[in-house]
Amino acid sequence: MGEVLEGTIAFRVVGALRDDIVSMVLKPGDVISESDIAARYGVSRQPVREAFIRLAQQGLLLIRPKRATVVKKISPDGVRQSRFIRESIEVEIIRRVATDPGPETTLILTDLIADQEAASSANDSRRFHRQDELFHRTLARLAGVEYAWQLIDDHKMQLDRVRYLTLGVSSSQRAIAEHKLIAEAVSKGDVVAAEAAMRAHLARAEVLLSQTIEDFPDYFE
Amino acid sequence: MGEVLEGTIAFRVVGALRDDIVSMVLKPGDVISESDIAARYGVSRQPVREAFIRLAQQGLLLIRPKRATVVKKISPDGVRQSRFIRESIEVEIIRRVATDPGPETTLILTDLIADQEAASSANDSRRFHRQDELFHRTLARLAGVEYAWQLIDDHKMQLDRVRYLTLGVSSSQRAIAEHKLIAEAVSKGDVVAAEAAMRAHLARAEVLLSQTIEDFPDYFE
DNA sequence: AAAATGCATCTACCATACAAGATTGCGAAA
DNA sequence: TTTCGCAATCTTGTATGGTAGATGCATTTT
Repeated sequence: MGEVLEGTIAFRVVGALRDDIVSMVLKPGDVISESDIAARYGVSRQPVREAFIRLAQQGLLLIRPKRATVVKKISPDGVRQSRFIRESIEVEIIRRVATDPGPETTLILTDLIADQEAASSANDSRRFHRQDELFHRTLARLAGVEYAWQLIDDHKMQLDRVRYLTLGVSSSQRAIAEHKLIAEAVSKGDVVAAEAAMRAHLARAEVLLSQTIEDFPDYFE
Repeated sequence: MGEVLEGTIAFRVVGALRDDIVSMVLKPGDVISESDIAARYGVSRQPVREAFIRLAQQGLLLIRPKRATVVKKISPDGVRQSRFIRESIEVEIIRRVATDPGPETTLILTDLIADQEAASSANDSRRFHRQDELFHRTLARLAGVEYAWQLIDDHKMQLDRVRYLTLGVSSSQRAIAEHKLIAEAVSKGDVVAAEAAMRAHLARAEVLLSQTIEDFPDYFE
């Protein structure tokens, strides 16, 4: 239920900082200050401060009054619960879509998967990632709960930081195959199969966390 | 995943404004300004401004740059999607708890229901409401996803505003009976029955919205 | 030598002044 | 009477100075 505020300096700073944090340019545990960031972007402290507030509420920064502001370390338990939230909502979404698939549902999903295969063939991982996200967001739209995806998206930032650390590990071929399974079950209106396929799809990334914690212990709390 | 900031003026203003909005002292559509609130609380604009930012991110305020800030009207579609999110997560919670109920689960839930009956007998609706919320939050804790409840709680503010408009309508006896059904199914490890009972429990409030919109059309968008 | 203390120097918090866009209403002109 | 335009006056956005609290280190004291 976020608001906009486009065009303001504070808004631009929020975007820039969020990108830097998710892409690990700013690493978990890094200490930043209003003055630092203000000087870096050539603006005053005020919009930076407001950006800090927004990012703190999104769980990316930890403001310690009168002390400092730090990039929040990744909480393994937080990641686990974010996954729980995502699975809960996406399973419910796929149930509703499979229960009552609209006439164009099959076509829409087929097109999306074709786009993913194209991105995969071109080895364009960034585009593939966008397409992957679009697949899930489209399912939310088909279920009439696009805002629910926006909620997932907010929490996905935590998961994205982990994924960034494990870049290149994921197999796009496997993800596409799983998307096909989901789409087929939805097209047939097979609710049980669709739910199972979605759970399997989301569960695949689970194994990576423990290994990542071992590889980057300083980034976790 | 929210941060704290206890003790600061901005923090106090956030709490005061949130209470006023949820309890309909500040009504949907009311126009407020940083200066107004600052004068009302005897502080400067700065902490009020930061409170506005936080509340806007929680969906209670709408900041219209250079224009004004208004108490957000209740979005029927937003209410519907908030319910979807809540049902998704609570159903998944009850599944997990019923799948693997801990040894003390039955006792804990029984005690909570007894407290609710006591509150109901005493006609203490405020206490009953707190106990009702505690019942659901406890289920989240038993499932190991207490943070997920915190997420629901944030979105429940939207639903609470609607409930405030329909005060006195809810039947506490019926809610208690439904809680008993849920607890019994969980105790028996009957996942299917537990899920059905939870869905029925959450669906009961659905009918109220359309009537409320007719009674208070100005509060909805 | 070890512990306690005071000070320099960080930090975020708050207050205030100014800037710029948006609205409103009044008055003039058609 | 209606419409157009301008100016006073709202609003939020931004910049900056000052304040209190926390930290780290040097100095002093035991």
